[in-house]
Amino acid sequence: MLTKAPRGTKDILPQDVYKWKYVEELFAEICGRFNYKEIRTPTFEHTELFARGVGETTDIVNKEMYTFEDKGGRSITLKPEGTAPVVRALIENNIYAQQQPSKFFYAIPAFRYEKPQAGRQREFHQFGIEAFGSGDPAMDAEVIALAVSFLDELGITGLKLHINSVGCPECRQTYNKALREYLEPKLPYLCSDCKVRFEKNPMRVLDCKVDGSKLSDAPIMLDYLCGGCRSHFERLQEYLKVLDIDYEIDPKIVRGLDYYTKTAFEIISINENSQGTVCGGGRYDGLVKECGGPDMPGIGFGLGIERLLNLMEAYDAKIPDPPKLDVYIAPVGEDGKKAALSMLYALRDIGISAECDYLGRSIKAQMKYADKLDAKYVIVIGDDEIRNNMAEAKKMSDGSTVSVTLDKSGIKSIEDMLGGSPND
RNA sequence: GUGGGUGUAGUUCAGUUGGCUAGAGCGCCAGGUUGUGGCCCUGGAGGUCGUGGGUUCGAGCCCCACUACCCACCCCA
Repeated sequence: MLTKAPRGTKDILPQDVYKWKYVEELFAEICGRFNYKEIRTPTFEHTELFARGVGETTDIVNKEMYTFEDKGGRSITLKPEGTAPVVRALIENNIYAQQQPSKFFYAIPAFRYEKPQAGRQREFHQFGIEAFGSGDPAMDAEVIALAVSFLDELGITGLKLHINSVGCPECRQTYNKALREYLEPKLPYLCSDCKVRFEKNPMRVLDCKVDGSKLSDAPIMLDYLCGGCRSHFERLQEYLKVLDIDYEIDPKIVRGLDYYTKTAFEIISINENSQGTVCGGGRYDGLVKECGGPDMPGIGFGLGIERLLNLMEAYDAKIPDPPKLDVYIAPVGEDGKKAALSMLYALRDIGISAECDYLGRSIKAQMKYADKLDAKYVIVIGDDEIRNNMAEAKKMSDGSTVSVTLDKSGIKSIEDMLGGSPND
């Protein structure tokens, strides 16, 4: 226990962190282009926010939340998703009263108590964006376009965009009625889970892997959309075509969170059959009001970073190499060590990455070490070098050497050598 | 929550129908030029065989329980 990270959590080690930074920076850059501003919300919130915002009937609220009581007797929950906290911040900071729309992006850890498996952890990370204040389907298109651009620029292929409309509370009521009428006579033949779903949220029955195939002639939400929702969905598709974004209408997308209205979408990997969803989102026009704010529309998505990195691995997407060590200095003897330290810090001071030996290793061992560090240059400093005020800088890629002095002009010439060939 | 699979050095794995001091590759450390990497050679360190019980003269191997990890379902990122 002592030496084991908790179930469903993972260390992100230095050999992987550069990949995370790469996707984080690209995401922030693209969000900037789309004029989304970064927002940072707390890692935990009052439990009530999620119970209310995410919805009492969802799996997340029912069985997946990391909830505990703090020392003040408050019920606290580690955030299981990113939207509700941003909605809370929007309301608490009166952002809704400023000019609209308000557009945010974030990168957060999220926590759900689930059984871990491929592409699923208890602590995972997601990018997200939220756009408030506009009910325009062009905003839906923008949110989708941002996700598509991001994945595209990362070089991930083999993804598919699925869209659907889950309607608004009014047309959903009509639909649920029709669906229940359709399902009622079939109820005895459905699995036990579906019998529960029939009561709570009949749309979920269509999602059932066991019985779904038997229900291919079931009424679908799209046929029951009210005029407003129908035209919203049609205009979204027109905008997606304008933006040249391929999509597929998938009436099965329901989204597990209760707050979704109208547009629901997922970006899924076509190869992976399990945990294929890398990005999921949709419109949530009733959420801000539900959380105690004004009646304000919103739309956003969540994009799983672990799943994203897995996909990049699978599709062999290119990630720039992390920077190499510029210079390794190998001291010999105590005097050499002092001279080495002096040069080491002189280099570091002017922005050159440099390392030396702290284990008293032999030259040979230090060379091996420098090789493993992937250093660009190695400089050995011992009594001879000190006597001559001159050392050899060995270029590790080809073994060639250049003489440098142990003073300021030597530092300068090292800087010039590195400047001339940034990534040799 | 349900189901399946797997736990042997740092790591990837061998380990025969139960039988002497549990092995290999890679990695790590040292040496092969008293000061120069990659290749090669030699040597070395490193294992409560997941944990606890049971069967047996004897268990890494068989049985039970627990636990961890992996995978699938549900659901989702």
